[in-house]
Parts: sequence; structure tokens; C-alpha cells
Amino acid sequence: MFEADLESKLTEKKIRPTAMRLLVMEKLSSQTSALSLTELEDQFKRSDRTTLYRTLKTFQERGLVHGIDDGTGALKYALCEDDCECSIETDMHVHFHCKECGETICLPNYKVPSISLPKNYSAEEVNFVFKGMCADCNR
Amino acid sequence: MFEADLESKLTEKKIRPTAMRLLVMEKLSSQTSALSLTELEDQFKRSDRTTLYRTLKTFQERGLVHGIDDGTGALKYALCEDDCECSIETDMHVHFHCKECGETICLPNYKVPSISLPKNYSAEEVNFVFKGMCADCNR
DNA sequence: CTGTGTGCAAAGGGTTTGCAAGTAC
DNA sequence: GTACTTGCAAACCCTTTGCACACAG
Repeated sequence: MFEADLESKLTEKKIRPTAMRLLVMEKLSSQTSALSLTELEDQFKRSDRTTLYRTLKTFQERGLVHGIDDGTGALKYALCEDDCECSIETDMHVHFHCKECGETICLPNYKVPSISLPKNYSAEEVNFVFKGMCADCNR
Repeated sequence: MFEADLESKLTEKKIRPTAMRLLVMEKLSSQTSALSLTELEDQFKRSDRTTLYRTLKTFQERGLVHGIDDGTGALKYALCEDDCECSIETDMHVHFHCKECGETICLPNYKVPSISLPKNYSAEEVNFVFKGMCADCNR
């Protein structure tokens, strides 16, 4: 992705495009799997963990990335799709965590099925994760 | 539940029914929501956190309780249903975490829908959690 | 005696916050 | 100048392991 595109993605969401944030965006957009804070930190030897933490938090609040709780103890982050509004009904997809290689990947074509919860329950977020072995590790 | 029932539940799963374990079983079976290790600890002032931790681990390995990752950072535990074998296809249900009261409850009547994953993906576990407000807090 | 369970201590990892210095507008 | 961003330090919480002692078969 071109840097100008990354920058406009940030400004669209009213996030000031600092150098740090552009780097994080670039890294995230080049990933096929979701990244934990630690994994991200490992790729930026020069930066501080707290800054990355807050960067991800900001991205998440503004709907640029979504968090995935894959049960490893560390939250993973992945870029949302272009037109995502993180709506439970239409946007959220299933995730898969591979216990062999440790990767957590988005399955954007597998939407979270709609469930009508018991009376008076209202849902704001959803987390639907399968764990097992991914296609690569299953060879 | 009678103590004899609790005890037979343990022996059925080849778990030696110690006093500690019976107490934990009793507590879990009197609970409507899933308990974290800390919450369990708070109810047993006299006992050690590690022991409770290992007790829950043992219960989980033997298929007596299941763990729920509700995104709060602490794993929650709840008793499995009587005939549960923790099979993804037939036994696993949806969970709901209330952001207001903090409780995480099982919805045993809401089974996890069957999803046919991409080619060569094999799933062993699943975690499907909604977050929002529960019926009690929605009044 | 032998294997299992328990309690204490401590380590390890992830998340979160406070504060001060730096930077952009 | 004001508001936002970054870096450092430290606190906090949960999970996990090692070791020694207690207990049951």
C-alpha cells in the first residue's frame, strides 16, 4: 500500500498521522495474521512498548483495527476491512487460531452468524474464535 | 446438589474426591455464572490460590468444567452439563459477558453454530462470546 | 513405600497508568 | 500557547512452575 493511502486512512478516522502511526499501519497492512503487542514490538526495536500499546488502542477506538481474543493470553490486532464499521450483524467475522504455528488469522468471508439472544440481552461486541490446525500446518 | 452426587461426579471422571475438590464442586454447582480463579479464591479465604488453580485445571482436563475466555483477561470456569463431552459440533454453547455487572454466563440452549471452515483447517476448540448488557442490567 | 494433593514462594508475561519531555498546529 | 504524542518507569493482575511437606492407598 502506498504511504499516501495509509495516511488518508488515518486522517479519515481523525487520527493524526505521525511517523510512528504510519509505520504501525504499514506493518499491520503487510500482515496476513493478527499481531499481538509483543509481536509488533519485536519488529520495531527502536520504539517503546507503551507507545505501540496506545497506538493500537487509538486505532481500535477509531475503528481502524479490531482486537481478537484468541485465548493465548495476549490480545491480537488486525486491520479492519475498508468499509468495516465493526457492526456485530454485518461486519464481524470468524477468527482462527492455529495451535501449531501460533498464528491467528481473520476469515473475513466467514461472517459471525446472527444469533437472537434471550429476551432483554443486548450485544455490543462479539468474539468467535476456532482453535486447531491451519491449512499450512495440516500438510 | 447432594454431596454424594458431587462425589460421584468426581469419581466418574477418575478424580479423587478430596475435601478441597468437593468444596470447589459445590461452589461451582451453586453458581449461575462462570467464575474466575480470583472470584473462586475470594470465597475460600482459607485456601491457597495455587491449589484452586490446579483443581480447576484438573477439572478442565477431565471434562468436568469448561473454560471461557470472555476478554476480561481472566479465564472463567463453569461446570459442563451432565452429558457433555465438550465436542465442538454438539456440546459447545454460546457465552455472554455483561459489561455492566461483569458476569459471564453460559447459554447452554444456544449451541455454537456449525461452520465449515476453509479447506484443510481442522478445529479442536471454539470460543464464542457476546459482550453487552444482560437481562438483569437492562431493566 | 509410593504416588498424589496441598501450601508457600516466586517467576513470567501481558496490560495499564502517571509523569515529564518533546512535537505539531 | 495549547493540545496531543511519545518514552520511561512502575504498578497491577493473572497464570504458571518449583519445591517441600502432608496425606492416602
